[in-house]
Amino acid sequence: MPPKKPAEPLPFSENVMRQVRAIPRGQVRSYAQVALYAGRPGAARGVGRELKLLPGQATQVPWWRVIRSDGTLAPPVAHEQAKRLRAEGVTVAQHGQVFRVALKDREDG
DNA sequence: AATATGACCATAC
DNA sequence: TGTATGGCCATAT
Repeated sequence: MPPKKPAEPLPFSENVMRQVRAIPRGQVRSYAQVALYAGRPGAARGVGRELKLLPGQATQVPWWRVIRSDGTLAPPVAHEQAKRLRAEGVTVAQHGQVFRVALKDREDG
């Protein structure tokens, strides 16, 4: 058989989708966190890029549970995102800021 | 193939 | 407290 490429981890996009789908309802995670758990620390930008490809409405991937590291929502989707988050019981300030309580996935905070 | 762009982040000043 | 810089990743030109 022809030489196959070495055991390469799952594609970045695959891992991203996997991680995002793994976010429990009512909880949020930052782009950086998703990137980190996807095996590409620092690739937060790639996460955002992947998510923006999603249909946005009829998708299984809960993209709205991914927010910025500082707790704010990305401008292009902030409105829809805030709406969906609130529907899950996540408190979103009028300014479009999610409390850090919802962001933390570590005991430290 | 190189450059520009974007739902980003951490650090430096 | 803001602005700048480098890193990261895929798409579009």
